[in-house]
Amino acid sequence: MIVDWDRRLREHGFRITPQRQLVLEAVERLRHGTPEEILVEVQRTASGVNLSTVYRTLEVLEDVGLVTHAHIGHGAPTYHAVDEHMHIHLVCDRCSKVMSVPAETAAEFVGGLKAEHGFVTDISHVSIHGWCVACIEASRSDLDESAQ
Amino acid sequence: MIVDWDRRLREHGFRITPQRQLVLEAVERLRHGTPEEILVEVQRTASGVNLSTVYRTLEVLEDVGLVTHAHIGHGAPTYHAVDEHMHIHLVCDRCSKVMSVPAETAAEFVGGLKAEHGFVTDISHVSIHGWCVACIEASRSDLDESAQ
DNA sequence: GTATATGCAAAGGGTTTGCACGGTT
DNA sequence: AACCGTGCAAACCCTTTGCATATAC
Repeated sequence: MIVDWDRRLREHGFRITPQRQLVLEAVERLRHGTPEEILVEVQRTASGVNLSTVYRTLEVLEDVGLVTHAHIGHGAPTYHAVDEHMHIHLVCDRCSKVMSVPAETAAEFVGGLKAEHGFVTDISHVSIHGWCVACIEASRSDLDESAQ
Repeated sequence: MIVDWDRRLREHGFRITPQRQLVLEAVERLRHGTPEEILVEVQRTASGVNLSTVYRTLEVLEDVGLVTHAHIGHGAPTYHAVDEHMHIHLVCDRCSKVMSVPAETAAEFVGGLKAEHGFVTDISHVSIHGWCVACIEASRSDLDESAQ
């Protein structure tokens, strides 16, 4: 469990509730989870918890900096606990597989955005779309029209 | 209008219809548009066109490489015509403003992903989240806890 | 003429909201 | 005791789908 998770909530004027603890624990256990998946995980120990509570709780936890989310694919967002290593999601638009690479991979890019545009990137929120190695090779037999 | 737009459709086995032409024109006119916004634009000249046709048409146009979309914010995706300069969206998570920067800004980053992970990035599909200059400065008076 | 595209309406995910009740402070 | 948080159900937005009709080829 993240140290001081309860203090962080209290400091921002939020209360400590079983649901908030359960949701945070669930997010940590699943390393990536949609609200729905988090609900299922929470319900393994507390079947009464409601989906809308999960949504509201995730919002609160994000507010106080205990979790973040990223938009992978077109569907529901994925939540993480913040103490995990910062990472970027590479989403394959062909096979939908997701791989994680360390946030530092983007250090120079992020530095450039800051220097040239004053834009401070929230790198863990980013999902990069494209094609993974496997799909690139699989499509070699087909047409030959992908570069960059 | 994109040159050979009709040929590109035909080559992929699609038919040329007024709706497809209208949607493509609308996407070009609005430089960024959600399906809903595109519908409104199309309906300025053809009020009978239906939302589901816009969705289906955008999918076809994307298939043949005439448009792309990116996920800005949490809501509907934004579509572009492909002949515009490739660009990346910087989305401010505080004021929701979106700025575009040339795709080349990410050239090194994208090159690294290719070299290290074999991942071929679709850069125009990417949205980078963070805080814009204005919001960074506006929050200077508040707490001081953002870096990277 | 035949297969594809369209319009319409209904269904489907994912998310938010109003309200009364229950729990934390 | 006061207020915040929760469960429940309904509403909401965005998108997809089934089907009959219309249209491009």
